[in-house]
Amino acid sequence: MPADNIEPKLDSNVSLDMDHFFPYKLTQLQSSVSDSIAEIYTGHFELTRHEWRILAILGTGKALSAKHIGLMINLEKMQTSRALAKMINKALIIKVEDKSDKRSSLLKLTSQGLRVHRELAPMVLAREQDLLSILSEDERGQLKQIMDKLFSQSKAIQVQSKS
Amino acid sequence: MPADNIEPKLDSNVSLDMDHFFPYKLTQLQSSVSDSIAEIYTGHFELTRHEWRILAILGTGKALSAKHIGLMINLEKMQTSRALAKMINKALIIKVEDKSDKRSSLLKLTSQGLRVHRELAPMVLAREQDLLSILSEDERGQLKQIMDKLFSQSKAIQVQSKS
DNA sequence: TATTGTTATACTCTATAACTATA
DNA sequence: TATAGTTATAGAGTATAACAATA
Repeated sequence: MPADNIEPKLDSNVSLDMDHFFPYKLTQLQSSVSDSIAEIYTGHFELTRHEWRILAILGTGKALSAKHIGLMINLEKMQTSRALAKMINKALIIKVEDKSDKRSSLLKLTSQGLRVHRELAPMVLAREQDLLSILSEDERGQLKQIMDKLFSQSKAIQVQSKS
Repeated sequence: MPADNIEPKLDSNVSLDMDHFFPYKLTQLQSSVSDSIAEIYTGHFELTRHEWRILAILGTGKALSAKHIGLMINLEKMQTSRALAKMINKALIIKVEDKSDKRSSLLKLTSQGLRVHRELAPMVLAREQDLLSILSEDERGQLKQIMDKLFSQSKAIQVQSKS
C-alpha cells in the first residue's frame, strides 16, 4: 500500500454523531421493537411478518380482496399474492369467489386461521403493552402525537423533493 | 375505484387494528424517515445505508479498526468487511497498518472520502432538521426521552424472554 | 384499455460458518 | 486458544415487468 497523500485530521464543521442522529436511532428502536414482536409470531407459529399482518387484519372474520389487504398493510400486490399463497398452503386462509368481480377473490381465515389468530393476537398485544408500560399515560399521548406529526412531515418532504 | 368502503363489523374479542398497533406504526414511520434520508446519499452519491453510516462516523478524520466501526453502527463483522471493501474500491477509504496489532488495520477516509463527507453530511443533517422542524422544542425533548425509554424496555424484554 | 392477480427473473440482504493470519 | 478480518454459500426479501383473465 503506497502512502497515499493523507489529508489532515480536519473535523468537518458539521458533526454527525450517529448516537444523536434521529433517523439512526429510530432505526435501532424499530429494529428492536420489531424483533421483540417477531419473537412471538415466529416462535409460536411459523409466520413471516407479512403473514402475521395479514392474519391480524383478517382476524375480524371479514373476507377481503387481495388488493384491499395490500392497501391495509401497505404491501405490493406481488408480495401480497405470495404471502396469501403461502397462507392458503398452510390452510390458514381460503379463497371465496367474488361474484361481483370475477378477476378477484375474497380471502378469509379458515377455522384454523381463526384459531391461530385467537391464540396469537392476545400474546402480541400483551407484548405491545409490556413495551409501552415503561411510559406514563402522558408520554403515551405525546408519543402518538409526535409520531403522527413526524409521519406526515416525512411524507410531505418526500413528495416535495420528488417534484 | 372500489366502491366498497365497507368497514369490518365483526371484531374478535381482542381487536388488533394495525393502524393503532404501535410496532406497525413505528415500522411505517421508520421506513418513511429512512427513505427520506436515503434519497440524499443514494441520489447524490451511490452509497448504501451501511456505506453512508461508515462515511459518517469516519467523517471526523480519525482512523478506526473494522471492529470499532462495526461496534459503533451495530454491524456484523461480515457486513462491515464487505461495506469497507466496496468503499476501498471506490477510493473513499484507505487502509493503514495498525502497528500494535497486525491482525487488524485502521480505516480512514481518503481525501475524496472526506470531500464526499463534507458535501453529504450537511445535506443529511438539514434533512433531519427539516423532519424535526414539525415538532416544538418540548416535543423534541419528549421524543428523545420516550425513545430512550422504549429502547431499553425493548432490549430488556428480549433478554428476559430468552432466558 | 384498465385492473386484479400470478409468475418469472434478477438483484440485494442476511445469517451461518469455514477459513487465514496473527495474538 | 482466541481474535480480526475475509470469503463462501444458501436463504430471505425486494423490485420490475411480462402475462392471463376479466372489467
